[in-house]
This record gives sequence, C-alpha cells and structure tokens, in this order.
Amino acid sequence: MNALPTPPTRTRRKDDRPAELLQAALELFAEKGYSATRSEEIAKRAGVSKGTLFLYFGTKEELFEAVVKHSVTPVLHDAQALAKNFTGSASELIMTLIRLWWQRSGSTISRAIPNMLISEAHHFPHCAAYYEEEVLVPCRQLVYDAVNRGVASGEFRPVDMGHLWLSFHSLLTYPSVWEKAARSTGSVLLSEETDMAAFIEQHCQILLRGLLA
Amino acid sequence: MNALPTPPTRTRRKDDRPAELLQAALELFAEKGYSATRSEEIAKRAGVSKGTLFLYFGTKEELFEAVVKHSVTPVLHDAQALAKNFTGSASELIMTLIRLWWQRSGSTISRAIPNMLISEAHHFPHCAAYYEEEVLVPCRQLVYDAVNRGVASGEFRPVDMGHLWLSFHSLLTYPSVWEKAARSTGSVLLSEETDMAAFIEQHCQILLRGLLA
Amino acid sequence: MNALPTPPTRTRRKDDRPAELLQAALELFAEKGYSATRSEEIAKRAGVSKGTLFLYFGTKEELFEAVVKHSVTPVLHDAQALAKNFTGSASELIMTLIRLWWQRSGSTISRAIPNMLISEAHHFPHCAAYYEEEVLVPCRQLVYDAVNRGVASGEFRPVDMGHLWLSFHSLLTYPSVWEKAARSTGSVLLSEETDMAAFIEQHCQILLRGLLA
Amino acid sequence: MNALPTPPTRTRRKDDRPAELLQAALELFAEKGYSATRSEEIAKRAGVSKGTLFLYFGTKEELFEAVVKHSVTPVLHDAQALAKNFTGSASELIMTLIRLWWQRSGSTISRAIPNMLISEAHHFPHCAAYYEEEVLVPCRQLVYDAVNRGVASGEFRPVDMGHLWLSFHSLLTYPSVWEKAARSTGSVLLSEETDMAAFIEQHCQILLRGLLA
DNA sequence: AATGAATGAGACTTCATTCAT
DNA sequence: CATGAATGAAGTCTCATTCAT
Repeated sequence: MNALPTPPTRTRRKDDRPAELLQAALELFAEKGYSATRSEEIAKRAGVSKGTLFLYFGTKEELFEAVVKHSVTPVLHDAQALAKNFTGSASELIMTLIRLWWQRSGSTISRAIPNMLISEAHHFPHCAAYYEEEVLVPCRQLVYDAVNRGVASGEFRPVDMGHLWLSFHSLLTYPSVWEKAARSTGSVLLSEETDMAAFIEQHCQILLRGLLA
Repeated sequence: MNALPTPPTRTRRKDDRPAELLQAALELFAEKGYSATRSEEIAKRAGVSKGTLFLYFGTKEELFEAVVKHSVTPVLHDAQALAKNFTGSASELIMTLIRLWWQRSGSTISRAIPNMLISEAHHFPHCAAYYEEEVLVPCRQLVYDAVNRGVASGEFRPVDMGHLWLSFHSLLTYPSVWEKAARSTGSVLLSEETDMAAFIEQHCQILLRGLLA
Repeated sequence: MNALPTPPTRTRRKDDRPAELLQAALELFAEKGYSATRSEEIAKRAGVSKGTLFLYFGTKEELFEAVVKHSVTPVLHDAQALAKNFTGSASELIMTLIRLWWQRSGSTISRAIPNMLISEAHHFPHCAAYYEEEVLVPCRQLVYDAVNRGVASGEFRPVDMGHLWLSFHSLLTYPSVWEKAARSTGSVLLSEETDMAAFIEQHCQILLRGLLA
Repeated sequence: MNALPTPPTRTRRKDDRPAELLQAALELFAEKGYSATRSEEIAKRAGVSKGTLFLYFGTKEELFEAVVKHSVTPVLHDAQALAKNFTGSASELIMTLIRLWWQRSGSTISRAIPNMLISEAHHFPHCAAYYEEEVLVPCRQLVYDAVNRGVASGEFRPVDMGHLWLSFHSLLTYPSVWEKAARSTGSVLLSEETDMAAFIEQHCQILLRGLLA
C-alpha cells in the first residue's frame, strides 16, 4: 500500500545497459523476428527509452549483430577447445559436441538466431556474412574432423562429407525453426511441451548408428 | 472496324489470371520472402496492374494463403493415395514418399514455403493455422503409419514416435532453409551447386539404417 | 453559403501534379529554407497527401534538385541566346542581361534559390555540384565575354576579371539574401516594400559607371 | 595533503569557460552552420562536457546570440568612434570604414555570421531581431552619414540613399555567402584561394568611382 | 473488369535538453 | 560545479490498400 516500487526515474547504469538491451533484444527477436520487432519495444522491455537504445547501438542492425556475437561466439570457442583435447571415440566426440551445443545454445533462447539469420538476412547482410565465415565454416570443420577421425579408425563407413555436413546443419538449424513454428501457431504438433532434448538425443543416435561401418 | 474472324489465339484470358498471379507470387515469395515482396511487383510479373491483383485476392495475406494451398494440397493428396496402396517394406515406403515429396515439392520452387510459413507466420496467422491442421497433421500421420508398419514387422527397432516425426519434419523443412541461406549470403558452404537430391538420399538412408532393428 | 467548394476527394491529375508540387515546394523552400520545410507541408500545400509527393519525387533532395533545374535552366539558356546575338555596347549588354535575370528570376520567388543552395549545400551535395558546373560557370562566362568586349572596345578600363565576377556574383546572390532577411525578421531596413528593381538598376549603373575608362 | 604553494599555472580556470565556449561555437557555426552543428561538438571542442555547455548558456539559441554579440558589437563601436572623429573626404571615410570592417570582421572567422543570421533566422528569431536593431540600423546610419557628407561637399552625385544602403549591405554580406559557397562545394569559381581582400578593394573602388559627381 | 494515382499509418533515427550522480 | 546517461519530440520515407476513372 505505502511502499511504491522504486519509481522508474532515470537511473544511470552505463555498465549494465548493454547487457540488458542485448537480453531484451534477443528475447524479442526470438519471439517475433528481427523486422517485426520495433526498436522502441526493445527499449521498453529493457526499461529505457527509445533514445537510450541508440546511445549504445547506433543502428538496429548493429544491435542485432551484437546479439549474435554475444550469443554465439563463446559457445563456438568452447566447442573448439573441447574437440582439440578429446580422446574418446568419434561417436562420443560428436555426441559431446552436440550436447554442448544443446546446453549452451539449442536449449536457450538464443536458438532462435540461426533461422533469423537465414530468413531475414537481407536486413543485415554484413552480419550474415560474418556468421557464415566466423561461425558456420568453423562448425563444419569440427564436423569434418570428427567424422574423418571415425572413418579413419574404421568406426564409421565412408560417406559424402559435403552432404553429411548438411545433415548436421539441418540439425543445428532445426530447433530454431521448431521454436518459431510452435510459437507462432498454437501448434499441437510442435508444442512447447515437446521434449526437444530427447528429440536431439534420439535423432543423433539414429544418425550415428546409421553411420556405423 | 473489320474484326478479324479468328479471335487472337493465346490472348490473355481472364480465366488464367488467378493462376498467373499465383505463379508470380510463388516465384517472388520464394526469391525474397513474403514481406520483402511488394504487391506491385507480383502484379507486374503477372503482367497486370496492382489494382487487378487486389481484385482477385482481397489481401496480400489471402494471396499467400492461396499460393500455399495451390502448391501443397495436390502433393499431399498424392502421397496419401500412394501410401494407402503401397505393398513393399516400410523402408521402401518411406523412401518412396520422400522421393515423391522431393520431386513434387522439395526440388521445385515451392520448397520455399515451409520456412516462409514459419519465419513470417505473424503476417498470416490464419494461414499458419490452416497449414498446421491441414498439412502437417496429415503428414505426421503418414510418417506414423509407415514407421509403425516397420516396427510391427520387426524391420525397425522401436523409437519414440513423437520425436521421430520431428526428424522427418526437420528434413521436410530443411531445403527451404538451405535455399534461403544459400541465396541470401553468397554462401560457399551452402552453395547453389550442392546436389540437394543426393543429400536427401544419403540423409534418408542414414536415418533408415539407423532405425533398423 | 450553399455552394461548398469542390470536396477535396482524391482527384487524379497525373500531368499537373509535378508542376503543382514543384510550385508548392519552391514557395515553401523560399519561405523557410530547405531543411525547415517538412515534406508533408509541401504535399499539403499542393493539395495532396504525403505519400503522393514521394510518388513523384523519390526524395526530398530529388525534389529540390527538380525545383532548381525547373527554375534556373530556362533563364540561363535565354540569357545565352540573347548574348550571342547582341549588337549594342558592352554596358547595354550587361544591363540587358541583368534586366533579363531580374525579370525572370530576381523578381520572382525563385530568387530564393541561390542562397539556399549555398547555405544548405550539405543537404544536397549533388545538386550543389550541378549548379556550380551547369549554372555558375556559364554565368561567369557571360560576364567575362561581355566585360572583355567592353575592355577591347575601350569602353571599360581594365580590371581584374576574377574579382569582377565576384562583384556580379554578389549581385546575383543578393536578392536571395535580402528576401530571407526581410522575411524572417519583420525588418524595417530590408522591408518588403523596398523597390528592389530600382536598387538593382541603381547598383548596376554605379558599377558600370565605375568601370568606364 | 601538501598543497603545492604555486597554483598550477595555465590551469583551465572557470572564468575562461564562457570565452572558450564562445570561440568553439563560433568556429563550428562558421564551418557548418547553426543547425548542422551539434551542441556536443561545441562542448567537446571547448574541452568540456555537454552538460557544462548548458550550464553557461541555457539554450543553443542563447549561445548563438552570445556569439553574435561577442563578435559584432566591438567592431561596430570602433567604427562609430572612427567615423565621429574622421576628417578626410567622404571616399576616404568610406574606404577606411570598409577596411576596418574587413580587418576586424570580413577577414576573420566571424564573417560567417551575417549569412547564418539570414539563412537560419527561424532558429533564433529573437537574435535576428536584436541584430536588425542593434547592428544593421547603426550600420546604415554610418553609411548614410558618410555618403551624405560626400553629396553635401559635391564629391558624390546624389543617389537614392535607401538603395545605396543595400549596395553596402550586399557587400557586408557577401564574404559570408562566398565563404560558405566555396567551402561547401569544392568550388573552382569561388575557390578558397580567391584574394578576397583585393576583391573588396576593387569592388569598393568601382562603387566609389561610380558615385563621383 | 481493369487501372494506377492517391492515401496515411508506421518505423527508424537524430539531437537539444534534462537531471541523477 | 561538472558530468554524461537518459529522454522523447520530430522528420523522412515505405508500401498495403483504396477508389475515381
């Protein structure tokens, strides 16, 4: 009754703002896509005014690029480090990488990014190119190396590597697609209740089993 | 003054208008996505004026819905008919269905539809719901029936059917994603030269092999 | 009382619109300058909506450029034609040219253009460059030729031609400056009632007299 | 703890702030015009923060007004003093006044002011009115008195004084116009290399000669 | 039926000014 | 006094849709 919550007067929080804006932007981009999200909405969700957003990120496009880098880069680096030191079988390496990706990206809100990058690439051509070169190429390399190790050891039968990369790309991409589909229709088939983790697990196991020599 | 007796053959007849508009719309939607395609462009490609477009389809959204129905329904019906009369093994049935889908949809311009429906669903909520109920649900049923047949006959090991449907949904969806990605960035990894037919073939074989008992 | 003026419903006047918009734009630019004039205002004065303006001129900048060309080019061409065929003395030629400029430009609303081009050049760099090359250079040439003729015939004493061009440039420019000054303050000194034609006449006569050998 | 006995020489003293801000503002206004100059830029050039600028001058408009007064008033006062005590001919008085103006204003950065006042008057209506009353009116009086003296002594022929004032107003105004034109386009005709002092000299001599009886 | 000129809501971005620290 | 983070009004341009012809 008498304790009004802190009145939302202009607070100065220079250090926290970027992260707050990034988070708000990621959430809204994930919910509605890039172009359907209005800048002002992002600002409002971050608790600041429209102007403040543009104080930290000069352009909607720049903001998006920051969201992508912030969300994607650390996971990729960790995956590369993990692969470098891995000692188990090829199947185990692949499953471990997929699980890492799932925990850090696929199961989080940032899973929305890949499909957004694809569907709305014309809004941020620079970022799309960056993603291609700095994210997708290294990812493919990880897949190549892991599968080649398995083929060399006789664990896997030989397959076309270019096409196999697409199999994994499709996997990496799918939660993004699934989320948007489930979110935008009140989809029963693709409901939020789906246990995506279990799907990923089963799908990978089928794939790996199908690769065995 | 002297009207020619033979009416000019091949003259644009108004009966063809809807189909021509549908075709133009499909092409442009596939190239650039729904919202990036301007109504006027569609009209121009169909050789009519902007006003005429809205004469046949009251709304851009309605037009899109018509495009979807026009492209998707016949394929689905043929697939259902095929499955009903199929006599071979479960693996063979699945491969045959996938190949039918590939020939009639995945390899044609209409493959762009699924991802568009997902990415831009907020522009046509009604159509997205229609697609869910009238297309995805029957598709899933086809997968269920085929796989169940295989499990029953001992050809496949038992797996979670809900998750397996997602494996197939991801496959049905992927060419759409791939095309947009390859198109919008000058992607090397996802280049237009990729032999998608071969990828589909290999991917399915890995999946089916991974399902074997 | 009972005859309401024609209701301003959407009229289609494709042919007249550009000229109407050009006129409205010139008036407002002259009143308030380029950047202080809002696009919507121009549209409103021309009796159309904001969107219509951009239908005919893709950009505010383009509109301005059209205004400039429309206003300036014909006068320059006529002046060049006049000079080519002129047979009287150098003083007479100069007075005739100045009077032509005054009647067709200096005394009309388009006199506002020169100073606008100077003061707000950063808003339309392309147009400023065009004006320099296509208008100012030819103007200077007219002055050069006329004065040189006078010097050659012994009518004028020799003076520095570069500086003399500035004397004329300052004259060509001044009504633009004067108008804006008189308009923006309720200036008594530079009041609208000033007889600019008489000023021009006197100023030129002083200059020409000062040039006599 | 141990305060140095000699206070740091040349330290920025707050007494200098206004003058430093005024100088920075004049420079930037001269370079880019009033509205194209951002407040923050002025502050930065003066070595203070945006907030401090508004501490000394409550408004951008007030700042501009201070710049104008600071630049213009002293020169006017000196010119008035000079005229009062002058003993030579009318032509000599006029040339002397013009040279004073040139040295103290026309050849310095503050020459940018007159055209700015005219072109962007709508941003500072109050200042424009002040300038009219406190600067232009006295200036005209100086011209009137000087020329009348010449006419009375038989040195000049009689001319319309109102129009003659415009001749001088155009001269006082022109360097401002010329500078902006030369600066904003890479003008060849109005290049920075022009010897404006020589132009002024020649132009005045032509005018005075044209006035001789 | 067909046309295409006209409409106007809506989105991004700038920048003078305020105010908590 | 000084700072600079925060604000929000204002302006340009796009494009689906309407409607006079």
